[in-house]
Amino acid sequence: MKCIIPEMPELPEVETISRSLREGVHAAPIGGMQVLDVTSSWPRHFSQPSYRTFRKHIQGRTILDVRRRGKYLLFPLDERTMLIHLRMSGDLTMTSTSSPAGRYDHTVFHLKDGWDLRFSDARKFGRVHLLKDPQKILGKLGPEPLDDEFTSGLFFAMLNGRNRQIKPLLLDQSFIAGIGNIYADEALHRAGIHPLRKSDTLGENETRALWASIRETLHDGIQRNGASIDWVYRGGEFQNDFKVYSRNDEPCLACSTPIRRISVGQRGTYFCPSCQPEVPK
DNA sequence: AGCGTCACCCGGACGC
DNA sequence: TGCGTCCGGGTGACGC
Repeated sequence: MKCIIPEMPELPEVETISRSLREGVHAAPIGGMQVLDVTSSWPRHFSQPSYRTFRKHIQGRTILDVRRRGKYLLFPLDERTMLIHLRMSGDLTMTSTSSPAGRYDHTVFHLKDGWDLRFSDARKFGRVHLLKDPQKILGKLGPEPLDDEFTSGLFFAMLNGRNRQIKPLLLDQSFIAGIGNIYADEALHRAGIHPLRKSDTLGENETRALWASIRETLHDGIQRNGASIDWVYRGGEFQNDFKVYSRNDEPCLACSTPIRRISVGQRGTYFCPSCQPEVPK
């Protein structure tokens, strides 16, 4: 593979990180861990409150659990909730204090019993929050695409209530939570829908196809990551399964038509002009 | 109000 | 080698 895909944590990657921290795959499970302190070489990781205040509040608190909502990791504490968004390049790992610091371990939570929760973030776009009411942030998110409540019928109503290009709409976290650029392109390809189609022009069959493809694509992502959880480089084998993403000019795996790259809503967008016609057949 | 566009933050990768 | 450009998630500004 000539092209190295940078890690871009979307729902499946965040889910994988959440599970591995909860289960303690190569380390102690995070539930019940006490935070002794936090140190950071990049205070701008702390969005609300500031690093100083955050540090004061976090010392001595206990992390009760870890969950995911959209692309956010939630850490309920014995008071307040910590939220972490990994943005472009973030990763969180439970690591023994004695193991050497990684190049991008900008923020480190020092836990009891010789454990660190390390926030590695090459591009420094990640953000940490601490709130009494996490709904202040999470309340803005759209539905979870893998939840039972997210039905094809609901999706149809959601799409019909809007008149937007389908691709940017899928990326809108207040519309639906957790989908990023890669999974949006893959889901649209799998459903045979052009990225510029207007949301309220999708028929019931197309909506059901897109609904199913979103869920399948996200499920597959979680499965693949689950399979590669033991890898040193998490997200490892992932790019091998892309059908369109980053495959400009390469033949579509379904029909051999060259994959095209266009810009949609300022985002690189890959699609098959034949499988995803602008005007539905 | 809803929609589309753009700039911003960063640094790795890549092209010239 | 070294410089310029691209890329992307989320947010906020702006114009229609």
